[in-house]
Amino acid sequence: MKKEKDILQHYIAHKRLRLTRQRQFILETFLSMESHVSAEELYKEVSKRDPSIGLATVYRTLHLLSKSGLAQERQFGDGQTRYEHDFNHSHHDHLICTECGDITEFEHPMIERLQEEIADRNKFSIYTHRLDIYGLCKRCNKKGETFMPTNRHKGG
Amino acid sequence: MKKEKDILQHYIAHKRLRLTRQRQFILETFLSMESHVSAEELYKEVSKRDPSIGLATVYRTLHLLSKSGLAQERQFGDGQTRYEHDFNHSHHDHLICTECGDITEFEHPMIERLQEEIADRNKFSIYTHRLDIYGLCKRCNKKGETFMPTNRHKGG
DNA sequence: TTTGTTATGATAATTATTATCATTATCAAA
DNA sequence: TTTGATAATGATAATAATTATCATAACAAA
Ligand SMILES: [Zn+2]
Ligand SMILES: [Zn+2]
Ligand SMILES: [Zn+2]
Ligand SMILES: [Zn+2]
Repeated sequence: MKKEKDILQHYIAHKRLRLTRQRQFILETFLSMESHVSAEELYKEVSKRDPSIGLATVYRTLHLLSKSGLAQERQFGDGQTRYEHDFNHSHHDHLICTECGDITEFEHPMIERLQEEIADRNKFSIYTHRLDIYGLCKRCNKKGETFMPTNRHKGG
Repeated sequence: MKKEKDILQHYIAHKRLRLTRQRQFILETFLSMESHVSAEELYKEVSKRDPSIGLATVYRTLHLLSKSGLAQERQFGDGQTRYEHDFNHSHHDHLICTECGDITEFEHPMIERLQEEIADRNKFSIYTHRLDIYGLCKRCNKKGETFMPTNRHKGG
């Protein structure tokens, strides 16, 4: 929290931007939420405590956080960009539950290494990658087995 | 071409749909183009030879082709859905060049296997996955080395 | 303060895709 | 073949996420 604020301040000073009340508040809120939030979700949470802050500012601040290394944009194919915490958060890939929307992170060094192999083979130089695995998470699997009602177990 | 038409016909018969001139023509055009086309790109090509066919029909037909197993939807993060041939085309992942947009396919059985390992470890059952590797392709790498003008080597 | 800028909030615009709907085309049965 | 039920089409409106615009407000520093 303290450290993240410093990073934002540093980036802002470096780029000669301004540290506004809104930017600080949006960062705080973003950090207080679980990762992989959409702009709309963050905006809703921000609005709760400060209804004066506009949606456009949330979008603008998310871009700022991305550029400063505090957030990372991700597309999981549900039609909206999701943002995850990117400070002290090393590379990882995702298991996405198509039933409840739950997102689990994982890392597998061997998979990472094999990608280099592919790249070499194709004389391709990797900038980044994403591995998204879609299916049913532990909980949703269980539901199927036991014939429980098939509702989302997250959110409302 | 013959086989693909049969597949479409079979699917259409099975679902009690209708085999229209437009559907046949859009399938033909789709198959004649390189894979990983967007709806807009396909529409442009279709329009060239038959301007009477509407964009909505191209979208609808692409959905139909996807459901019948002739096309597969993919999102590479450039904001539009791309469709690739899916008949006689086994699972593969992609190397995407961020400079020229070129898409190369690859398959790596070991990477596939290790994903199962991840899934087991998380009691997750896989439905599908995608591994997209972004970076510079062979050609664009070369350009960088030799200080050639940095233009796209495709299209235009 | 004044001044030159940057940021904000409201809202219009954009873009890809989907929905609507009146009209047309398809196809199996008569 | 005609017919008739209904699926498909094309034009266009609607939707949804995101971005652009712009008048006003907040900053920073002279
Ligand atoms: Zn990875
Ligand atoms: Zn993550
Ligand atoms: Zn794969
Ligand atoms: Zn492919």
